[in-house]
Amino acid sequence: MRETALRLFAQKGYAAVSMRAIAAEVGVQAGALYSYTPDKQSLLFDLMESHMSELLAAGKDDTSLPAQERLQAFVAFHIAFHHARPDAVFIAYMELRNLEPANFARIEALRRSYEDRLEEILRAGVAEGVFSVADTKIATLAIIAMLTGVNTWFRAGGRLSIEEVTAQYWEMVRRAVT
Amino acid sequence: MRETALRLFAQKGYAAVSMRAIAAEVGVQAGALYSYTPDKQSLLFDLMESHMSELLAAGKDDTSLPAQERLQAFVAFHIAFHHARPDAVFIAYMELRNLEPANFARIEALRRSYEDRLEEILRAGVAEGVFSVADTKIATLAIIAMLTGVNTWFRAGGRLSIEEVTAQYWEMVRRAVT
DNA sequence: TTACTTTTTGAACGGGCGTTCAGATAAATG
DNA sequence: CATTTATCTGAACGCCCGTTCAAAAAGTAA
Repeated sequence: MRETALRLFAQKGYAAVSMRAIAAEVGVQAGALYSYTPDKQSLLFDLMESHMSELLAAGKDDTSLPAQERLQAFVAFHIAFHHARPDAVFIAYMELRNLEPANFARIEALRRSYEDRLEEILRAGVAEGVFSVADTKIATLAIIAMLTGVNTWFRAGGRLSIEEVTAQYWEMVRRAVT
Repeated sequence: MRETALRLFAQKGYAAVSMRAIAAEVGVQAGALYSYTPDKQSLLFDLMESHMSELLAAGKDDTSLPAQERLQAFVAFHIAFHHARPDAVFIAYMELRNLEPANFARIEALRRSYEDRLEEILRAGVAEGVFSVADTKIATLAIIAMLTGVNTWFRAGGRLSIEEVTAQYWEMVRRAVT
């Protein structure tokens, strides 16, 4: 059910997908879904929360490394992780407005803590003297927006491999902060 | 009606806003809206098409200038234009999936022609020898994603003015392509 | 097999949806 | 002023919504 809901929410949007539509794809009647989720809102929240938790759990950061290496690892991880889950990524920032305030606040907190990881790397680089960034918060948001943008256009089997794309984004990020 | 629809679509999403809700904010009954739009879908399309046309009409590019100046002007224009119309910007890339295929194709064509303008600047810079960009298409998409990202977090009255933000984004873009 | 638990069905509830349209109302025109 | 045109109302149409729940079905354990 969660897989189906993820795919349909990403394709058509939360508001445009009915519980009956999810149930039909799963092969049951709508009522059966309520054995697995208390309601539609919780289903959306659970999908987003799982995604953000996986993101935070999967991202490793070795603070003993030089900032430049940490940043390169972050860029590669961000692109690879998001590339592997386009539906979850799409939902996690397109359906924020469909979350009830309390749920929204929890997802936002997870997102902020992910942003903080990148900002910490940038600050470390500034402290080391290898990065030159006027405002680490702005640079953080700019870099994340740029990297997440890959998901909006990249399709496997296109002109470039994901590795080539990653290399070029890393080059742009490296220059932007150096 | 168009102003109200723009605001509500941006706030709650196309699918979650009913014609009755738009009518109520305007101060009429739902049926009255159909004197101004043939249907809800056309209303969405018209809003998006107006936005994209304004974007293309407003963006000036003096091809006689050096590429670096053209790029700086593009960055400043993009941030300023998008900053002035957060609702239209939001809709123009969040509600694409709610467009019928024919309407989607038309909006995408407008978007592509905007991207082409930036790519042309990058190519000119490469030809001049002032820019170093491995793939101008990727750089185009990366820069636009980064710049558009400003709208997701910038709020007037915050820590930084829009001019300061623009200056910092320009610095990052300049470094990324130089 | 029997007894028990879990899951699913299918119908129902109250409500909202986009859209249409005859008739009422308002605005513009001569 | 009367007449034409533009606009709006209010009800209706058929349909889909999220959710609930008794009854039926399927699964599990002894």
